[in-house]
Amino acid sequence: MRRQLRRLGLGHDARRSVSTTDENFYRWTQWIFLKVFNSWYDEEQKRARPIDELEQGYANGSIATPDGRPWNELNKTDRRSAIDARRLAYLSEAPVNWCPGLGTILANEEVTADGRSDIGNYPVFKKSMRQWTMRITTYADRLLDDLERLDWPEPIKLMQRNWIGRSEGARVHFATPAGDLTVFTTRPDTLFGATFMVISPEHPLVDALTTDENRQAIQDYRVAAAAKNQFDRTDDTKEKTGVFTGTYATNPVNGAPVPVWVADYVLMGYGTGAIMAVPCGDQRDFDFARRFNLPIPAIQQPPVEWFTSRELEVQHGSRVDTSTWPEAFVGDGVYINSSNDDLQLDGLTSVAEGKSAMNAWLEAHGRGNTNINFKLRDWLFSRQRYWGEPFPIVYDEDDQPVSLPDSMLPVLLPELEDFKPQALDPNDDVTDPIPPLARSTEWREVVLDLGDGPKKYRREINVMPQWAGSCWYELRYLDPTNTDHFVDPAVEKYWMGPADGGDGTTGHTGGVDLYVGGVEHAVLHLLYARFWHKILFDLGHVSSSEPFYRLFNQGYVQAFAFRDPRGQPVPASDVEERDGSYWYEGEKVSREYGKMGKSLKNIVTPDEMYDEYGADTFRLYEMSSGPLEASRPWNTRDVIGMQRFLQRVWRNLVDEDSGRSLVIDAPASEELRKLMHRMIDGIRADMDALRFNTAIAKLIQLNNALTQESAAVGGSPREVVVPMIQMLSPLCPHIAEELWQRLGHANTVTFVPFPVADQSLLVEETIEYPVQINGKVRTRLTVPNEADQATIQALALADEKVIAALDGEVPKKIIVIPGRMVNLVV
RNA sequence: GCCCCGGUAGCCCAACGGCAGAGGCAGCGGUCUCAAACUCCGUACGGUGUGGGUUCAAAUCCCACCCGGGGCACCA
Repeated sequence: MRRQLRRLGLGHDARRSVSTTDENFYRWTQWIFLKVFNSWYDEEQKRARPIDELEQGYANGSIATPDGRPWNELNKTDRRSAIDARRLAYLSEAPVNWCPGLGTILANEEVTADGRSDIGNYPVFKKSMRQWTMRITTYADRLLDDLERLDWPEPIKLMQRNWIGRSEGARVHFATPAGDLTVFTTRPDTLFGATFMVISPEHPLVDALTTDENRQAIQDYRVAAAAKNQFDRTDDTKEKTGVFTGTYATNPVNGAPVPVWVADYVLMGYGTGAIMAVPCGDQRDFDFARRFNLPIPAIQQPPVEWFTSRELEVQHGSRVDTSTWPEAFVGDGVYINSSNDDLQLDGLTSVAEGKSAMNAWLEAHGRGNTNINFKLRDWLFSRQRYWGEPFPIVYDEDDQPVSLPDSMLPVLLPELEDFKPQALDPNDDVTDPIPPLARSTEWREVVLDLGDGPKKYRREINVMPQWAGSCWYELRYLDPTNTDHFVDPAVEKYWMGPADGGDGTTGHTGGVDLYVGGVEHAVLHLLYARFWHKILFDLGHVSSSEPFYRLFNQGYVQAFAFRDPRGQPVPASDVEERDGSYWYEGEKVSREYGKMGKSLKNIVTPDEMYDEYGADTFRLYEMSSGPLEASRPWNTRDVIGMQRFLQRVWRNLVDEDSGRSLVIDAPASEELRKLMHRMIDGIRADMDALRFNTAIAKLIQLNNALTQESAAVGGSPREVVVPMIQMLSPLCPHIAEELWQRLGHANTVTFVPFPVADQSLLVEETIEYPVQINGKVRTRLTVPNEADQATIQALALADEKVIAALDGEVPKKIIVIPGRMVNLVV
């Protein structure tokens, strides 16, 4: 890889090369983890603060303890859990994809549609396990809001917004025999239509809400739901399933009993894991109600068109009959059946008014409050693998996590003979995973002095996920060999500090000036890295509040691929085209199109291109074929065009036979000089905007003009050649440098400033105006640059072609756009 | 199902609401040559996915639809 980067002349700085698996790197990953672990999020100040300040706040009473008791009344264990409950890295029980047959937890992407492992086809179970988790949800608002301040492609921002998934609504409390059951809803105004409730099979109140006669059915349903994977559970093409708990809750607005059901279409991970079902206004609830014969009262009057477009008789007031409806009514309509003694929604037409009236009522009666909910979940941060950063955490005699001091970093991985995960009986969903690090007892069991004398501890045997190192590596590039800091603060400020110096005048976030990467990182790496960076910013370790100020997503290189009649890909390089068909070893093959890669056998390696055409041609071809952000096809036979271009450049400067210079000191023609300045002006703008394709087109245009003039006057004017080579240098550095030396320069072209256009030469003395009649071009006028509108108009009307075309008619309207064109409307 | 991006010449792609063409590939004609390749010069081809709308003027703005690519997906 390094060899390939180097031979293509890519500006890769080996002195700033880092490896996230190097202990000198991951020592700082562990250090940052400790900063996260030893901090908490202050909701009032909206920032992370050191954990000591939480303890001080508890102690002096400025921060309420979780159960409200004074700090000095809490014992050691209570104090500890009061603090641990607020840490930004914390241990939690979370359901994961557990595959005993492989001995590891799998990502959702590694589980097949029928709930088995992608590799080995072993059963996968949903299992709740104690896992390290990062409290990224506390940053949801800031991660969302600060997107506005970043120079990122809008689609990527949108993907992050959708992923964070902010929605405004309300929490509503329904009384049940087992205590309040709280739901999250975005439509509190529809509460009068709530006729049943659905809770997730994992909801903590399931047992308490289940009556004895329904216990077996509920239990069976929960087991079945647990065996399903996420794919099955969220497959909305399947018919809804569910079981009644036997218990009724009370609708707070009208006192109606509402049955509580358990169904797996409600997810524990979103909202409160419980919903109020309003079947008349929500298609899922409507389907569920129809399936289980639950009532569907109407609470909004659908408009006339809603009925007519469904070929129903229009229903009004008491005649509204949902039993005739083919589907739920989702939209704005006048509220009906939505009033109680002190809340009247009936007659309102605005959902916004309905919501605010309902929210006020709920607050006043203590049955709910407005609430903002996010789709974003806290980040599961442990993995049961060998390769990964060990946590700088040990467990004490109470099995509680204790952070190691900086002086004990790095915590190195132990040497193991076998570092594969421990496989178990494929159907053993009871035994916990045994991470590879558990195998080294001497590594795992340690005696340490953490300030209160030598004691026995047990190391954390999970490791961090692969994202950990990439959450901050961009900072290490700034200062890769620093042994005292992960990055020197002054160095960070120099490279990544906000443009306004941090005084907030421009709102600039600071961060990497330009980050080029694929769109596949839109929500994982780019969200995790922003999260860590913001913690480091809050704690004062960096001056930038975002890691990547400007982001650019380059497109993929795609290529044709070919399959034989059996559907197997065949090597694209050996396919021949004959008579419009494609042939491989005498067999006709079919052509398709996809991302260049091994599986489609359509790879063209940089080395092949380097050997055949050279690095500069290869670079130009890649950049010229289309916009950087666009995925586009690779077509080897098009590469020749860029090679010819470079050969033409060469021949304009060097005589091929004798090798002598063809550059002359005589001035260029006025025309060529003007063209050159126009090209300089355009190329500068193109380069700034990363439009390399149009920059290259302009360079070709300039060189083509130079070719003509060179042939005419017997040499290439130096005043054109020099800027042209300067502009070629960033695109094709090797040939540019060679020609630069041949022009007699002792220095390197790389450090010569980019040419600047002479603005006075960008203005033409005469302008050619197209003259349109009713939008169609009929003739062209050449008009002096300084001609005013009236002059141009007079010239246009006096033109003989115009007179002929008008044929005596008088134009109704004459539009003259100075510098552009003339349009006559008749 | 919802959302995003794109659709211009045989192909890859340009075009501040203002003459559809910057550039490259392929093609054709010429130039060179004994011939060819290379070179150089010249050149045809489309009216911008479809249908409406706004405008003096639409590839460009708006609406609907079609096709291709991508994201999210029972999110309450």
